[in-house]
Amino acid sequence: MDTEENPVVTELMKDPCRGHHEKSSHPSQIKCGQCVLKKLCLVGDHYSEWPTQLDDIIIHKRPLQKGKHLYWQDTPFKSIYIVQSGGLKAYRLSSRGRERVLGFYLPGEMVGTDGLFNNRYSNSLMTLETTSVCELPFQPLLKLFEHEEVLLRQFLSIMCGELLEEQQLTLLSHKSTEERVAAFLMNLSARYQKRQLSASRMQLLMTRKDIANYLGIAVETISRVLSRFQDRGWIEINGRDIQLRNFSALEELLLQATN
Amino acid sequence: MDTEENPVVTELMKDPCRGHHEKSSHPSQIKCGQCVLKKLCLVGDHYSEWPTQLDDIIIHKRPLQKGKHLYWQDTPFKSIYIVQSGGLKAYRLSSRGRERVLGFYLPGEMVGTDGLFNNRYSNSLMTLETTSVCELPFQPLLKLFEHEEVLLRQFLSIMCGELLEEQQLTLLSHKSTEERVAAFLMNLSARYQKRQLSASRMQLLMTRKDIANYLGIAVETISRVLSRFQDRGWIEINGRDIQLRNFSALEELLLQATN
DNA sequence: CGGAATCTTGATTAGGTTCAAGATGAGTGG
DNA sequence: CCACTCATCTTGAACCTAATCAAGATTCCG
Repeated sequence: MDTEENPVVTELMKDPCRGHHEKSSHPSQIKCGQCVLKKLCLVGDHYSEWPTQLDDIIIHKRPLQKGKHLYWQDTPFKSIYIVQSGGLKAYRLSSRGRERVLGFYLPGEMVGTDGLFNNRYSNSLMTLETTSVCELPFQPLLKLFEHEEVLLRQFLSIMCGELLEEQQLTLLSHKSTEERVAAFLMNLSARYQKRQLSASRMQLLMTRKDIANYLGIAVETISRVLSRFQDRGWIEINGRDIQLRNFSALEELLLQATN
Repeated sequence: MDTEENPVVTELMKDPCRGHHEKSSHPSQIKCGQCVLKKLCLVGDHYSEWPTQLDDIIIHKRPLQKGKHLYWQDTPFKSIYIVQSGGLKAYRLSSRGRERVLGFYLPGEMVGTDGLFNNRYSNSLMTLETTSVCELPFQPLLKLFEHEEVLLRQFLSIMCGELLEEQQLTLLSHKSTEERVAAFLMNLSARYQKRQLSASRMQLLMTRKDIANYLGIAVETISRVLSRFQDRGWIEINGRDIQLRNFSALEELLLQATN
């Protein structure tokens, strides 16, 4: 697989994101009550049950440009974040400097729980385009949990969902490359749909290399499989613009071996 | 891969484990304060901080024989469990009846969190030998969390640990079969050691088939890789009795590609 | 506009699955 | 307790999928 070394340490030093962590809110902030994403995120269907408590602890930071980091692996855990717009990739750099992509995050999704294990983030989170997040400092959130059992329950449910998602992913190692790519596309599509976006037309934020790294297959294979899918009329690709044309064929492919 | 169909439905009907769920405690119950596993499990290092509350909600059920189920996938979520002795495997049956092994659990480890997503267990848990568990009904536990922030924190940390563990596993799909098997052995060894057991000599509870299914490789390959490791003097195998002879060689193998 | 990164396609090669068959071990009933 | 049977485990040979190596096409960005 890829062998390029990633000069983390030096980049870490000059990350322009650092120093921007001022407490003052970003002007374009929205209250949870007005946010179109509220039903998807930690807020869930129960907003009325904790009217303003969440708004009180949320920090709206200024949007991060593409390629900036929300946090770095091994730095102290402080906050949970919810993606408001844009998108991120989670990855880890090994001791030898190899990058392993661990996941992609869309608006409404929660990141930062990887810091709960030993109070240090275990992954790095990088934006794939200009991205806004809601920051939830964890200590105040924990206090909120004491009196808001439903909120805690929602939080646990999301964490459990991540775990199950990850288990699904683990099953990718049982699958052929076609199945993996199909699984990736269907997963993204379902998540787009949840966000009221088109389930069939997607603008991928990540490079083929990121996808390849994530799925554990070679970049060339990604290209080949996508081309094959297109030849069969299952999808239509134009760079990172992908249209799903035949859901049942993709679905069928998944059921064959996953299930 | 394996294609045998698993007759779940019928087995589910006659599972002798069912009907044993009486509330009355099992005679051989131990208080958390005396339990040798307390530092490993949810109790953690802070036992003195919630003296008897946990003991009050824990249900000690009678030991389950080998091959019995702690719970079945898709049944209502009720409790978290902590393994006290023995061992379990988590698996899921697909709609087509194919079994996918998702993990193995040793004494001190927590199972049941897969039920937190939608209040139904998403996996099935089967004992690999005679096994005792501590049952923690979730509602009372949630109540405990309200006043015991440290306990909640510990719970979240364990869940996060599972997630990270799972991410490591996902990375297996990037690895060669030798690396996967080495990772499996080293992981087990580390977990044995945590339990004050020998890190070098292990009595595997699971079959080669379970391991193969878990790692996503063929049974034959497992055999071949283990034999190769033995030929190199790295391990010694006698059926399910495995002795690790050369930790650094195995470690080196992991670092090569994982990192 | 030019250079670099990204993406696609082709040819070769290596690693792992599959198929096949024998060996070992565990569980069952006489 | 032994014989029998079935499941588990090991080893070999052929095949096939996906990685690697290589080169051209396209896109992105300064």
